[in-house]
Amino acid sequence: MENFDQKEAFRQALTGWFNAEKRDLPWRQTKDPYKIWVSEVMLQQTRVDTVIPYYERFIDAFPTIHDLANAPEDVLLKKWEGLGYYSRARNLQAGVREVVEQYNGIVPDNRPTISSLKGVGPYTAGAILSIAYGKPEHAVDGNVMRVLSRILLITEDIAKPKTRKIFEAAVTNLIDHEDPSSFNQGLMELGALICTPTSPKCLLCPVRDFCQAFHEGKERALPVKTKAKKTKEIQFLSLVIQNEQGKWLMEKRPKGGLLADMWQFPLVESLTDDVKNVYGIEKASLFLEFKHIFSHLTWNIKCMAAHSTKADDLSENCRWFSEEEMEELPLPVPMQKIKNEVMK
DNA sequence: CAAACGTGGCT
DNA sequence: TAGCCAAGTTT
Repeated sequence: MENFDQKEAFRQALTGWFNAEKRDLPWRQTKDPYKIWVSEVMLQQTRVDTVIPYYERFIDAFPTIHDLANAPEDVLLKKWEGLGYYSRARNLQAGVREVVEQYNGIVPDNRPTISSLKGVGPYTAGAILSIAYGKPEHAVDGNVMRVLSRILLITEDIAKPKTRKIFEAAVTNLIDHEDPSSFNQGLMELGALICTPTSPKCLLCPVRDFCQAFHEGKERALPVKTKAKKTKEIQFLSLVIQNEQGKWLMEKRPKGGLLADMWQFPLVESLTDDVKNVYGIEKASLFLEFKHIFSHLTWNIKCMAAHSTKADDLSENCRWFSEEEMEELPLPVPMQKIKNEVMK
């Protein structure tokens, strides 16, 4: 794919296929940069099928950039509940507020400015610029690296951060200036539907004639990617504590780190006398035991139910919630599991 | 740069 | 089952 004619034929094959075969996804019915932005953030490390219902509920709740800018954080997080990577939601709102305050509500249309927004990295910047504004900017995600590693026989380890630059340069070289949106999305759609990780459907591929890996029978050996290491396991005891008014005790997690600043049923290492004193409980009974696997660690959770004689808040990061208030509280999935068991 | 950061589906 | 994977960003 050195000469102009080859590149042009590749672009035509890719964008032609994309426009004929693309899936009908909710965020493909708009060019509103705000809505494209929301979809791109939700799609980070998250499957299309998972995102669809979240996207629709989110846009219903916050139809414009101003609606999201004005939303209370707990309302925002309730819409994000269960999607994971909750800093994405907070960063998105921070970025949106910056656009409203600094740019009159207009999402920037150039890479340096849009990249300065919270939560907008090199991929998301390129995606918004190309899809919403039609700019010929690279948008390199995992799909693009897999697809291009095969087409161009690039054997660099895609797990290494610096490797992304190689693919960005490749896209910049190849991109269709007539339709950058279809080109970038076509690369990703191809990765999602045809050029899949384990069993690529090369016989259905619209660009197999351009694919060096297919030509050499090496498509299954690419991309090169070093293995992730195993997750560590941690044991916790979760305390489900109800007071005499029937309210539940919830605790705010630390500002940084895992599930930052999210509410949880108080989490301790074990049921010591000290713990009993702090929470005003005497006896507690085991009612649930489960495992929750995060990307880099595993929680083994034992859940014990207890009653407390205390009615006032027990500390700065603890509060009692009525059953109705519990419904409004955004909870991470392991805490939802406990809540569902308790409330049923 | 390596590691942290959620969750669910697939093999 | 255990591991890998999915439209990445931040620190």
